Amino acid sequence: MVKNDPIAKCHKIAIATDCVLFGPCTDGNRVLLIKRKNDPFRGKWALPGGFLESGESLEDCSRRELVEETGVEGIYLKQFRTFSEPSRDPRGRVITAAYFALIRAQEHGLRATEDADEAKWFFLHKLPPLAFDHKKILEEGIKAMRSDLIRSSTLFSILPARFTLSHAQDLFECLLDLELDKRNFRKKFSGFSFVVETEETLRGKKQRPAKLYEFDAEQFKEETHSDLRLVLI
Amino acid sequence: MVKNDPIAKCHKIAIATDCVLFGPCTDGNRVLLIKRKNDPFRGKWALPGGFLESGESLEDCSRRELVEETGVEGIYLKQFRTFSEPSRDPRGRVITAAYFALIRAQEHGLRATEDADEAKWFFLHKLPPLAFDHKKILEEGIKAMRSDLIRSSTLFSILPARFTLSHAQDLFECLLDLELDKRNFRKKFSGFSFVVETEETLRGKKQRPAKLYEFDAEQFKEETHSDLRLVLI
DNA sequence: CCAAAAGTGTTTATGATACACCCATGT
DNA sequence: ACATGGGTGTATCATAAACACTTTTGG
Repeated sequence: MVKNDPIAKCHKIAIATDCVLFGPCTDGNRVLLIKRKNDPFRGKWALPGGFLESGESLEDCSRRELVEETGVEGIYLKQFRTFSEPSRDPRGRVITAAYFALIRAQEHGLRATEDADEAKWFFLHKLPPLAFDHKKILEEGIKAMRSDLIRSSTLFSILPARFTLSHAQDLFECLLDLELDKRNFRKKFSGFSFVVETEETLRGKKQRPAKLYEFDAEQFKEETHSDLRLVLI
Repeated sequence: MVKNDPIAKCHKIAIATDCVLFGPCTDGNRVLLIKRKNDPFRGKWALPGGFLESGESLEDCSRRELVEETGVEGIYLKQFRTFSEPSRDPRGRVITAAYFALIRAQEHGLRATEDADEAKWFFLHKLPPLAFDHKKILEEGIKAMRSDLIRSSTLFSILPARFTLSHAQDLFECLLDLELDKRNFRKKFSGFSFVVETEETLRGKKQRPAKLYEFDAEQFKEETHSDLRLVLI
């Protein structure tokens, strides 16, 4: 146990997580960035993230950092890649596990905290220059999120428990940055066995009330054991 | 730079890589496992892998370990997830970045080395019990490999530079563990703009010679910028 | 001439796309 | 009555799936 102990001889490497946090909204999709308070890259925009603490998993870390830096919690969070270029951080060796996360549009309330001077939402096509290799991480995060979205039940995790077909379509279009035909979307989406109509309706201001639907997770599992096929488009 | 230096205060964490190495062959797909020489789990089968050395990236590490433990090099290698449960290694905190790799069937020659008593190919449906959390890693590796295979040009990276349609189909079927109709496969596959017929043929022992095809990587890039759709099935 | 793998086309079914109007409500 | 978003069906086109025999070579 003493000889050949990898922990004892481990190098000085810091482990971090970074998170690409998406805030889809009716006027477009946004990502959350924070302005760095400390060197290196002081004053530059960066992805929220931070260092792993002893005894916590990467996912715990990612979730914790997000809360600390933005006040956001309880959302869909998924690891997509670990970045390890030896030169990616000027302070020394830092390996970062990258996550993407999705939050509901209404929860955009943010707080600035100890770790971040400022946290701000940026439209995906109006991004500022980023610190470290965060541009690359962000780009890969977008791809990972979209790829996940169309093949899994991610969409339902950020829809409310009961949603209208328009909710679903708006969110889907926003995250993928595309437009879909209303009739075709509704036909296909409501046709899924795991999208179930309820008796309830949602009454808008001055418009026809919309039927509310629910997601049936059990049904989804049964239908998608193959996992080789696209689910939503 | 001194205050708040994450490298200085980094915890004792070892970073490793593990690799799910696939060796597809006409009689079925296999994965490479090594028998552990040291504790913990001495004598148990495990994925090839090892600890990150100073100054190397995770990919370098994964590639190096594979050569050291199996003698195999120069193959398709892709990171798919990092495992970080605090209790996953009884020696202490070890975070591992998992890769999958694919090699050409003819290169199955292996060597046993310093690090591994024995390296052996196992059919995917006849796996022994594995050390650590390697069962989970392997399962996720299979999924990641298959998901990658049908959406990217991975297949071409393990086909020879010139291949017959039957080569391609056999390999594809083996990796995905399914059977496809010959005519439909050939129609679709040879119809891709990035699969180009050559003048050359391959002469078998006592059979009709087969046309050889090549992969056109440039063409592939042009055709698949959307990257939302399945490519091969 | 036999064995072995290469090669080939058509029909059917299914899913994708394109497209425009009426409906129910609140003000 | 009107403004707002909710809701619906059909025709066309493209792709997927099913299916069996002939061809070319080496031995």
